[in-house]
Amino acid sequence: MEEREALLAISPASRKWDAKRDLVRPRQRISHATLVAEGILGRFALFADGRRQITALHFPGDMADLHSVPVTISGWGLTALTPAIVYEVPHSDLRMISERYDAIAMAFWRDTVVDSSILAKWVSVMAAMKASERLAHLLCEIGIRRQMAGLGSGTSFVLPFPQVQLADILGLTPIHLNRMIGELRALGLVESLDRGLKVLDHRGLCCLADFEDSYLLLPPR
Amino acid sequence: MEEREALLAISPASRKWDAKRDLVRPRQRISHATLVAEGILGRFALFADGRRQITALHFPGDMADLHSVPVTISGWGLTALTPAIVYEVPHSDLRMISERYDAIAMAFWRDTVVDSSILAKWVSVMAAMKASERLAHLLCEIGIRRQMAGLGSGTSFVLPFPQVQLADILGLTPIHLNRMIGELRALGLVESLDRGLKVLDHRGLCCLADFEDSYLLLPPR
DNA sequence: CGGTGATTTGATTACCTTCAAGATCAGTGG
DNA sequence: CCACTGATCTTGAAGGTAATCAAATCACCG
Repeated sequence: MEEREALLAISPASRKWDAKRDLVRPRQRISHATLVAEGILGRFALFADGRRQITALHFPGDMADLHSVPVTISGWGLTALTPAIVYEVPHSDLRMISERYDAIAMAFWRDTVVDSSILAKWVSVMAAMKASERLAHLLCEIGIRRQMAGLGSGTSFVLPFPQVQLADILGLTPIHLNRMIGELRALGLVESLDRGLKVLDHRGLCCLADFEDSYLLLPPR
Repeated sequence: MEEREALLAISPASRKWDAKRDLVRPRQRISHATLVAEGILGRFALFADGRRQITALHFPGDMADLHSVPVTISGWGLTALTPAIVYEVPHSDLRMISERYDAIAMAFWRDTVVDSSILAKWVSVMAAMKASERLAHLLCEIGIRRQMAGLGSGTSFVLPFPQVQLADILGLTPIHLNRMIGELRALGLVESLDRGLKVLDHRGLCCLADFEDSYLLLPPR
């Protein structure tokens, strides 16, 4: 395929980041999109009081910043939840390719739609579910997305970052999150590790969170 | 401009809806996008228990369903918060135009990015702010968006639908929302009407909600 | 072994939901 | 004209969820 070759021809620069580093700060102007190669990134917003709320996660294979192609000033930041390796793909290349190949333009647009669909789901999860269910829902989603990205089975996996980060994702205090993790642990659904969380029973979590994966817009199999 | 003419040439069918009607039900397959001409639409998700959470609002001039062009099965529903008139624009036309004119394809993509940015904001608002601030934040956003759409000054306006709907947007019980409206009323920021809410002091609401409009990605003036 | 960051526990308080009931208003039919 | 209905708005009280304040324990690292 011609399109595939054009994409591969970009051969962007790669870059390594330590955990807890910010790759992009809010309000920064950027000239490249970020393709995740290894690790987990979080998109975040900052509040006036300094609290940070993570609004989206990006796993290997995800384009974290495709938004920035049509809108070059990013309103959010990008942080490394784990040590990460990313490719920095220049906007100029992406714009050129998307103008040349309609199918790629549509694919990029589609990617933004998936992102938007996940955000819409999270608005409803945040608005309507209680802490333990939110946590379970997040773990379900991560399991499926890891599986789709070819990162293991998804039904049992380790989330290798501390509870404080999880709390920033779920909009909870670390203290309360800790208690909720305790509840799930008591049910045998998860296991806590030193600086991480291990999912033991994906099925059980899905049941608890009333999880339903259609919003991820997975390709039909 | 050639692009403008091509867009106008579509001349889609218009349709009227009563308040509280659902234009699109979740999981329905659709073949047209929805351009709002009059009224206010809400995008919503349904929960297993029947509760409905509104995740986005659409005002006159907005394309409510542009997502459905690259992804034809909609995971959400679309409801009329007020009586509304919409144009139904066939996907086929939109796809054709976006393939023919790169600038339009980019504009559509950009529109999806704006939508996504607003959703990301709402994730953080739902996660981190308390009820009265959420309400104030919503009113601030609506004010600015109305103004941008040329629907009056935005600093003082009427939201013409009952509190139950507002509660569905904010993820609150109508009872609690009512009390929060009472608080804002006591501060002289809003005034309640029969089946509506009147914003009196946009500035004051912005201050209360710590509102900052950059996430709306407004065109620079 | 002390220091630092992470996890866990306890007690108190603020926020929001739930359940219950009363008040107001528009429209309908007798 | 008036009683009736249904939707909306409002108020009260009780209970659950999560935040806050405070402190103890644990794991790793230099």
